Amino acid sequence: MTLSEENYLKAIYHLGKHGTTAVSTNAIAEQMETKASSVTDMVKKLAEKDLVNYVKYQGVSLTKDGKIVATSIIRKHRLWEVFLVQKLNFTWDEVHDVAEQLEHIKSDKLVNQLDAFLEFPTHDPHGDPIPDKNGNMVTREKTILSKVSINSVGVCVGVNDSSSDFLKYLSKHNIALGTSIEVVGKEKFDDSMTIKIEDKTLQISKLISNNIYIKLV
Amino acid sequence: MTLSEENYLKAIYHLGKHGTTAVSTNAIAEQMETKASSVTDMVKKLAEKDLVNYVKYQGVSLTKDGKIVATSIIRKHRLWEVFLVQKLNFTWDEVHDVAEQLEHIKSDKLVNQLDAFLEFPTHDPHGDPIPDKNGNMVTREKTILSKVSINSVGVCVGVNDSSSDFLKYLSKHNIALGTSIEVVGKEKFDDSMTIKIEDKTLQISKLISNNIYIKLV
DNA sequence: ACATATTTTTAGACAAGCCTAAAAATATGT
DNA sequence: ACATATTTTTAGGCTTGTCTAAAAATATGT
Ligand SMILES: [Mn+2]
Ligand SMILES: [Mn+2]
Ligand SMILES: [Mn+2]
Ligand SMILES: [Mn+2]
Repeated sequence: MTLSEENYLKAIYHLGKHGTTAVSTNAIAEQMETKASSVTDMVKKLAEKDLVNYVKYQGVSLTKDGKIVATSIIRKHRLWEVFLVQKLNFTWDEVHDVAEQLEHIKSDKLVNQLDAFLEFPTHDPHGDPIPDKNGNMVTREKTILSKVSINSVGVCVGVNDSSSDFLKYLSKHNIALGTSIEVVGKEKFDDSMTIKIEDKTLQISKLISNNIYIKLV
Repeated sequence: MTLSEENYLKAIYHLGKHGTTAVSTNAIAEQMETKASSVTDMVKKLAEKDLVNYVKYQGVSLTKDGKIVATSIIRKHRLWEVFLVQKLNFTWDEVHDVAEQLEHIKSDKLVNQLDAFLEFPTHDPHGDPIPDKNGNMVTREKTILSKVSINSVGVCVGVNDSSSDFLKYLSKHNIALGTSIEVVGKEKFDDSMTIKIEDKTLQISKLISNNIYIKLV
């Protein structure tokens, strides 16, 4: 498994829900910030190794083996993110790029001991589930904030966009995992929302509410 | 800095004491388990970047910049080794290969926070000094066990060979950093030694005694 | 000193992973 | 249905880091 192969498998996993639905060459190219022709080359190589199902012009999905590899990379990525936040005082907007590097370190003992050291966390700093040793992960109930009705109250349990810019925006407005959010207004015209966080009201656009997951209380 | 460039700089550093004395193409090739022609290619590239001093046929040494890079890689390598032993319950013979991967992770914040998390260790699990943020490291007084006279007593403070096989041999005979060693016999013929460790005597060959550092008490 | 051995460099090739440009296949609109 | 747009693949090329084989430089022994 090269670093590049691992990144392709991860991209395919994220694009088609758990890599099960076929994803297009262009979608992969965009996600990986590369060209479609490069994707075609790599996808052939992965198909050769039985890591993806590939039919010319029909898109790509992960095989059982491909899913195992992708899941193990994601497990490592998320465990390292937990480590960085909990042990090394990183903020949730700082961890992703470093985890992108750390996820490729190869050592079963390392990842399993890290898991134990962190006391077997089930979710990463962005609320995403961490696969266990066997690739299984818990699915936590969550709703997209933009979809809930007025007067709903919930707790932030995750984000859809983990970009540094978005996470910094949330931090600036005191929104973190566990923050209680109440919907006090919805604007039909532009789908903007007024929410209340610790007695402070905040006006948020649809783009924001579309990227926050809450658990209704 | 590519992974390969970093490994060449590290090799040059280790071969000529701190990279200051010129080392031969063949020596680098052997250390890196590659061919001399590959070394020549890479050395040209590093010279172009002003990381090494290179005169055709006359060997290679590190420039100031090259030394800074090499030292920072070694700092990361040794900090990660401490982390693996102290936090993840690795033994000293298990850490090197994983540290070889981890040393290439690029993040100043990561290495400095790791350093703080480990409470600024000065030496790694093999007794080797860890460069600080500025590249400085303490030099600890040490003597090669093979060189000390009969009836000397010392404490193990390091090893010259960090191979898994050698470290496992030491562990098997209860030799670790901090272990007290007394020289109770020396054999002129083959330079073998009889040493006493916690009231047990052990016969060791010159190859063994040549790879153990002690601090005389 | 000079013939021979060793070391180092050069020349040319190859795989991985990427690119651009062109061709082929598929999707879309009327 | 069929012309046009879009997507995907193919063809050919580039860079990095490696290799083998041959040439050049240096070291060594008598
Ligand atoms: Mn991430
Ligand atoms: Mn995450
Ligand atoms: Mn090591
Ligand atoms: Mn070490």
